[in-house]
Amino acid sequence: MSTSMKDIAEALQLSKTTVSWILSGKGEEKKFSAATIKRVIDYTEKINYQPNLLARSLSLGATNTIGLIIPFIDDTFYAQLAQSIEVEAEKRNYLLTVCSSDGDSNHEIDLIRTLRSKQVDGLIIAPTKNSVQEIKRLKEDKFPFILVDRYFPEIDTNYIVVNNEDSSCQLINTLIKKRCKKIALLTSDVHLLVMGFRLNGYKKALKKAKITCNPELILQIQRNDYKNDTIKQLDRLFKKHPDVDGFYFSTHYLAIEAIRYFLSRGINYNKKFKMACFHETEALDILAPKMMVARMPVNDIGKKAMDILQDNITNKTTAPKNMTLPNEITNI
Amino acid sequence: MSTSMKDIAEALQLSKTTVSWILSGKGEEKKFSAATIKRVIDYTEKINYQPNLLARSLSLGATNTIGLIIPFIDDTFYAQLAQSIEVEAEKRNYLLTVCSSDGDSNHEIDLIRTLRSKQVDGLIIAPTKNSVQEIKRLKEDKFPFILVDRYFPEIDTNYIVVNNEDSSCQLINTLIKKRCKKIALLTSDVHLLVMGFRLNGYKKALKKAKITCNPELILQIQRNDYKNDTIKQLDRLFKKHPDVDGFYFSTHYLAIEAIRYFLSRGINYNKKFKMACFHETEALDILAPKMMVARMPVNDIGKKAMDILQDNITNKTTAPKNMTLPNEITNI
DNA sequence: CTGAAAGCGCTAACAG
DNA sequence: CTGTTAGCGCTTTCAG
Repeated sequence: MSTSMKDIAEALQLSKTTVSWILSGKGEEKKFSAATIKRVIDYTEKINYQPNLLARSLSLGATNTIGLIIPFIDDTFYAQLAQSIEVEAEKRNYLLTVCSSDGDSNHEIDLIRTLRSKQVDGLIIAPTKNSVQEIKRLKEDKFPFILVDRYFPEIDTNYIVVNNEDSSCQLINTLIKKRCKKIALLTSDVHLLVMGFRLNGYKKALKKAKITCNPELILQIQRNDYKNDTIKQLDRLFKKHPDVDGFYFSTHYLAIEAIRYFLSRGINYNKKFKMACFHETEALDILAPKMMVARMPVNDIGKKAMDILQDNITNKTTAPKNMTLPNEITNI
Repeated sequence: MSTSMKDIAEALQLSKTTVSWILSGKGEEKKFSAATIKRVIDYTEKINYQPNLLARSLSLGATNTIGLIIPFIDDTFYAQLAQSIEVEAEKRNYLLTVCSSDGDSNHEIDLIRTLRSKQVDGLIIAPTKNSVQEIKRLKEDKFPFILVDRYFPEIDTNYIVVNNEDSSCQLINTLIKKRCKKIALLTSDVHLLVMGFRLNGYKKALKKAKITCNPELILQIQRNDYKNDTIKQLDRLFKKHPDVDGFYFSTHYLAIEAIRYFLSRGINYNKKFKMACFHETEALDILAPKMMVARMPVNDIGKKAMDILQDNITNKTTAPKNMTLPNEITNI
């Protein structure tokens, strides 16, 4: 096994305590002789001593680790979010451990339990759907955590989301200003709450412009077979409504998939349609240079999430805080 | 604080030992009365007892956790790799903690140390460049680890890479078969070793086809300013060599960037050039449907890496194992 | 069938 | 200025 403080103490003929104090940087303060300090430091450097953080954490009751649970690590949005949170965590001297739930709530619940058992100091969760119970438990146990990207209206917790409805509404407004009369919406059957907000925004904008909302223009794509389903539903759409003049994609991969479809059918989509999309993704700007997008404030989310979480960790009894951040609505 | 085994023991008027045995599933084996077992199980379920894994690990000397260090979590390739390793780790009952080094070797070294200190059972590392020393130390200390995507020729370690040179050579061959005479190479100044192999493959293929390798066709793009540098270098290339008829992108983001350039200059690249690329990325198939790609065997890498690592964990003294996996060379 | 006690490696109050 | 000691929560040997 690796050397422990005890070994060091023995080798140097000192007590564990002395070594401990010195190594934790309180040598001066405790007025150890400079000689002793140097001896300890030199020795530990020589043998490249690495403290056992397990023992340290057990003793201190804190691990300086926070856990991040996201549905899919290979979704660009979540990957960027993870990246930004990692940076923020580091600034605050936390190690971030990123886990992905695969969009499966059982897995998510497992991860929450495991990470708690491993005594992480706090949790940042982009929850799937059916994990409400476990989240409630976190709250009951006053365990520090914050939800991101999605929240549960029925529980009062820390959370950070974006203004889905509003941004959605703004996006549609821009399409309407460009004289769209018949805007199709591609949405998904996951993240129902979020997708619901985006749908509401769509409806709201139409209403304000006095355009009747035609349910046939709303395509709900099945996530588990979204490639085929996109094709199927778009085919049907164009048969019944060859005169659609706008598209709103409520999430990035649906935009890509639709473009794939347009190209396969030889449709000159950039010319024929005005389009808008929530999120963006690599190369979308190349494929659809005129696309309007609601950009996710990834870095803001990361920073604010860590702020709130850290506050919650040091002060376990503060009232839940939540924020609804705006999206930047812009030409891609 | 949360309830511990001691609390349970007290509440149930049993000893810690009894509770521990029963909770670790050895109740039957140790012949505790069914009644006692039931009492313990029921109680722990009722209060939703979660053991302190820190203490457990400290005692057992294993954390059932493995650490993954990748340069960038928001690079699609590494994100996919992380995803695949996570799945494999889970199958083997390990928790995976993913950390990203930002391509900074100091950060990487920090992460290696922290994760070791946290007593992870093993490490999977996609190393940057200057971390050789720390890797050597891992080896010296017989700490279980495996390198992926890149290795250090000077140290004999576990590693899994792909056959960069060979795949590169094959890619160029396909271009040559399509009658390319003047193939430009876009490469990067990071991952020099890997890029070197790919460059070698390029040269080798040209040589075999008796095409003289013109250094002016090899563009080494600066990673830290790759968007601008791509533009600059491609402009220069086209000025001097307006007759290039093929492009080989030694990594995915350079392909995207070049396409961005082509479009900005109004070049009908799909028609004008034959192209090949290492890795692929979302939407590349849409942008360049005829692109030849060397696909990364992400799932294989994940599976094999976990196999070798696990073997190394249970059997700390086995000789280093390494594998060079082939890429699937295919039309996108 | 059950319990006492030592130990994992580190921290920190307390004593000198 | 330095050492003794108890304790963090769990496992496991050994004794009864």
